[in-house]
Amino acid sequence: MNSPLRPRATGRVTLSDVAQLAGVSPITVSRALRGERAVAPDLVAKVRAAADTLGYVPNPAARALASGQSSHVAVLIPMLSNALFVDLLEALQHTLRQAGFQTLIGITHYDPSEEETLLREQLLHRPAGLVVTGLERTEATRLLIAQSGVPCVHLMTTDAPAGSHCVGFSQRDAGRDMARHLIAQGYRRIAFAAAQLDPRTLQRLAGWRSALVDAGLYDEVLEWLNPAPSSLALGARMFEQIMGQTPPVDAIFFCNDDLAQGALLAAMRTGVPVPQRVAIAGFNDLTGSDQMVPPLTTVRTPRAEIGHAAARMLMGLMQGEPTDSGAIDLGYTLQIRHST
Amino acid sequence: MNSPLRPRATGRVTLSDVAQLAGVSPITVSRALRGERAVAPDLVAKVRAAADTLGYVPNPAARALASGQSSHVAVLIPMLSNALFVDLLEALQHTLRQAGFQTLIGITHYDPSEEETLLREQLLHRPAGLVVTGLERTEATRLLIAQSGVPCVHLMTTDAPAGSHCVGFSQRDAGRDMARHLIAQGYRRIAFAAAQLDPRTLQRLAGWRSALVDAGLYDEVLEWLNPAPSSLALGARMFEQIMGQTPPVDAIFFCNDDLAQGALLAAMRTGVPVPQRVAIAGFNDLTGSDQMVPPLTTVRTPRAEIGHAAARMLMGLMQGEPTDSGAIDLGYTLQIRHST
DNA sequence: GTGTCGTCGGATAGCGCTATCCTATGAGAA
DNA sequence: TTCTCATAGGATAGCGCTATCCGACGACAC
Repeated sequence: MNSPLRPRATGRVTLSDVAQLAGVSPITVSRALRGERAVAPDLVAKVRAAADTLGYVPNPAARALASGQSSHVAVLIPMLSNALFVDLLEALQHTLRQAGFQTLIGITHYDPSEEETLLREQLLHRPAGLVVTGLERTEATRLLIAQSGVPCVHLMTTDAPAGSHCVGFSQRDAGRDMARHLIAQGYRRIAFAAAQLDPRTLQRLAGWRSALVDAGLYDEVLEWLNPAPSSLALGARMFEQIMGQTPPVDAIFFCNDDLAQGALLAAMRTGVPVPQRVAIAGFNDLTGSDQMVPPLTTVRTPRAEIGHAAARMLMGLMQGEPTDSGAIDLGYTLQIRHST
Repeated sequence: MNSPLRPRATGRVTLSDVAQLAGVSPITVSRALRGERAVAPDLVAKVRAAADTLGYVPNPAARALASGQSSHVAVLIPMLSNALFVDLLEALQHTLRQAGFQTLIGITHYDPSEEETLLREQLLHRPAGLVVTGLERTEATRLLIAQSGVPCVHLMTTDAPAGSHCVGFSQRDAGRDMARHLIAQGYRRIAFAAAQLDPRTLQRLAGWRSALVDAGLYDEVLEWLNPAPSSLALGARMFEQIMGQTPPVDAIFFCNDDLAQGALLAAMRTGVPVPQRVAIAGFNDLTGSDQMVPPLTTVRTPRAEIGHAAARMLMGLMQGEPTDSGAIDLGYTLQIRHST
């Protein structure tokens, strides 16, 4: 009934089965199906037909073992509950999938040691490529990446050390520009409120600080830093704390739209008029920020574009392209709405 | 300097290298490292030491090829921009990772044909397990799952057909109970507003409908169904439409917190008092719903628990446990706040 | 005609691991 | 003592594919 030559134990259709049906050698089937090297058109057709008839699907494990290349790309991001990373991920996955790559997602929870653990696990699978968030990580993680030889792209940053590759924008400049906007609007006591305190947040803080220093408006009591994870509730709590400060603050720049949205809701609850009594600005332009009352002024960041660009860059590296462009800066735009 | 016996082309440390250093055969190393069969304790120690010295890591492709088992679990969910699925996914991944499984995520965008494509791709990789959302899919997809022989768990539903396994709660009952709550509160013209119109939404609709029919309050003009994806902006738009209806609606049950939150913001913008003029209820109890003004009444769904339970169930199936429990019902709770 | 290529199919030998069978050893029973 | 039989290590043979080398054959130039 079955292949008389070599009945496989597993019962799955293999390359040899296809080869037998097509009347060619296994290696020809392999080449025909992969489009590798030249194979005569009529043979290709015969092989295709045989493969279709048998419902042949290649075994990726065997392929990976024989070729030394897996079709996985490992992606390490801090959080999925932050819409920012969801957008990034969807774009990455979309582009990589079209090229036949599988995306393996690891969630670090903003924890460098967690990232190291995840990376070790992922590296076992010899991914074809690696995408990580930001540049700050443990020395061991850095070494692992370097020694693995796996092409790697860093997301959400632009200051790549020599030999590394990244796609993002300048968090610092974005923080500075928003602060400048608030200063230009006439605000004089502009607080900076941040949660999570990941490296990107701190870069925004540095940008804000430089703008305030330049304008002679800097006061360290204006910095409100909370290491807890970002959330609407935390934004509300921070808003109430900040509003208690004297002399009063007249604008608050939140490092994230989550916080800013929570603050707007808290303002509404407590009857604080925004932007009359206090202006509120956020960061990232997450969904819903335009729906707030009043609509939230924020920094629109090109998440999807960063994801696509990173995927393309990684695919270039995986194909061994010359490593010319170390960093791609996709910029950002101030999204001025009614909350400032 | 290096292994004189068999210098590998790839230059990676293999089982044989460890075996040589430890002075045992490769198969003993394999057994010692996996804890498979009995190996003398001193040999295990020697092997461990040799592996550590060389920095040996097993090659999963070789392992998968030799054993016929991969360590991947494919998870197909509709969307990551819905926090519901993020919570589900994090829980799944957390539990599966501890058991050494890798999670491969596919996003279907609520599209059955997209799901079919993704499933085909995933099955190429011979996943050890499969997690899918809901029960409704193309006939081809159903067949693929059945024929693949890969253990499969269905999320977010409880009415499993014979032989299949699911973890969730009754969407219909939840919809009915929220409607009953609104009726008990004295509301008489209770609209149901839904977007996306995926199967689970429609089950909630059916629940709502049955409660209204039972109470003699059903009127088909109270059904507002919009196939567009759920979002705050859409919720706001639907709210405005519904408020234009005569005779006026006195409560709106949104199928999702996104929509309900958008409606609350729209109510605030247009000065409609909630719940005095109109009550608003949502579904899922997403983050932020408790922060709204007024706080949103909604249905709290046990996402994390569903994820954990599904992972455990799947691991049981993968180990060939007897398929006793077809469905796990984790229930839901009405979260009554001030918007009703 | 003869030599030189370029083209295309196949044979062979792994990739790195595990399943399976086999053998040496020693404990315990008859 | 002799015969089981459980225990623990090893030899062997793949898993299903691809890299690599080889050879047959035809085209083309001289």
